Amino acid sequence: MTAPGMIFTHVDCASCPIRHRAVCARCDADELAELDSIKYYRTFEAGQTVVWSGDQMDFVASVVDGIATLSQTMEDGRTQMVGLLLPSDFVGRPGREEAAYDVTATTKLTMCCFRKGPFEKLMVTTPHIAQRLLEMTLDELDAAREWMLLLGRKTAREKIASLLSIIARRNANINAPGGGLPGVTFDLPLTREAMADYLGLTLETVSRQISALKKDGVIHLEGKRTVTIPDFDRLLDETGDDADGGILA
Amino acid sequence: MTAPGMIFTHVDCASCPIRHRAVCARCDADELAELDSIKYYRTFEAGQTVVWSGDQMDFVASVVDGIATLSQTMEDGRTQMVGLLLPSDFVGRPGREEAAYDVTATTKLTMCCFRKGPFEKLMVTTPHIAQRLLEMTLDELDAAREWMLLLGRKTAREKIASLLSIIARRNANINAPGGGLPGVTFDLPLTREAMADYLGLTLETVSRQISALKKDGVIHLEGKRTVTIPDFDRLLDETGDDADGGILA
DNA sequence: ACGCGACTTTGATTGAGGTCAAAAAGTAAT
DNA sequence: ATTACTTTTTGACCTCAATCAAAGTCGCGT
Repeated sequence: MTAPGMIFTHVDCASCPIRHRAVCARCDADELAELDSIKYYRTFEAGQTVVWSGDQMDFVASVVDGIATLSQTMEDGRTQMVGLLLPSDFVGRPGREEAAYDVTATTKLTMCCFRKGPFEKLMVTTPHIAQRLLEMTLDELDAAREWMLLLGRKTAREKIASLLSIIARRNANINAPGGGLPGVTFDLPLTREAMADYLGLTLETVSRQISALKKDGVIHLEGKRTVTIPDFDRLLDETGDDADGGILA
Repeated sequence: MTAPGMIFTHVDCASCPIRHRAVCARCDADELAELDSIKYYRTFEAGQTVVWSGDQMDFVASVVDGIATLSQTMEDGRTQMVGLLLPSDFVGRPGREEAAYDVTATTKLTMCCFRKGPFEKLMVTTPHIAQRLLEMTLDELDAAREWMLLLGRKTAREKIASLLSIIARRNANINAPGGGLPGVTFDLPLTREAMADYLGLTLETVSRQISALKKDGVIHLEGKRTVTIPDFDRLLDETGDDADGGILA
């Protein structure tokens, strides 16, 4: 996952967008050293909570390895996932003291953290960090709005198909033609319940719709978590999106 | 709506966040002149479309007066509103050629536009514009995520109550106690259909839920568009949010 | 291998909100 | 005022997904 065109060869934080995209792209050794000095790694086990909504959060971070979720919970326990953090995604809001969402590791998770105070100072003195962060935030906003369309207007089947196609796009290994099943295979990094929380459904409905897609031959399952998509276009037809697959592509 | 602490007295674009929040806060006359030179105003009638998703969009802009909506449409016509632009809100994405959403004026609308090329150049040379834009984008992201919770998990009644409380907070005139009905009165700037598109409902359901809230005394209606909220806390109880009213407050 | 807990599937039933249809109220032009 | 059009309300019915319930699978530690 090394960024093309990267010049520093001693970079050890392979998925960190601050270094790769914002810093390394400009190749300023001083900045790199500054970032290094405020950087530290944290790891979490699957199921562990990184921060609770409302907690003090004295760092910003980017995901190096593993998957985390952002979610909001209502008083009565209804919860909605509002973001999925994959490697290279950024979390935390410069200028805000308290976490706005629950952040939970769904797999073993490694994050590259930056202490917030120093990071904010660095943002002021290093303009292209803010510019890179703006780009990333705009991408997230687009993704959130795409998700609003899904939550507000798609059927359960379309929601599942959309989620599968997004995970596939971000995670998939395309099988060499002729070796095993043709198509795209990947592991679902989420439980049925987490998928339900993401899609605004119940876990039973998720399970039913996955079964239905399997019965209809749109997907194949090995075990509960390993999915093969024999014909990606067929899956895309089920998403309700237009041909190009939407903003998240 | 003049920002407190603003120093320039000759500012004529009263609701423009780029000038008020990003530029005026730093008080740099040169920047102000530069922004002025790439700035122009456009007005639209209620119902007019500002841009269609996919169109070339050679400007960024902020809303000076009136209300606009951002929406996404599926092939088969299902549409979901993904943002509501009130005065001082920013629209347009630096670094992107094509509009990602349909932008529609729902009332008479005045926008303060900046040509995109020059604006982007200005962003590079004027760091705090990017920083201010980052702040605004992060706010929008929070709002979008709050809306994801609404779309995914709230009941129709809670959705209506949430929308009313948001519009009330942004638009309301608090009546002097003793004069007329106590409470908060405002005009709905949206048709039932637009509300439905925002809330992921049908217009019939919107109408029914508004009628129900009226019957239950949570709101009063004069005509179809003028709403009075006799007891704001009562309305908040109906939103499903916790007491402080959530992120959008 | 066994048992336990977590996760998943499937079935039966219910209900909130969608759909279709028609009437009522509001708005604007002649 | 009358007409024509748009917006809103209300009614009857239906459907999709939620809910309640039970059984089946998987993974893991002893």
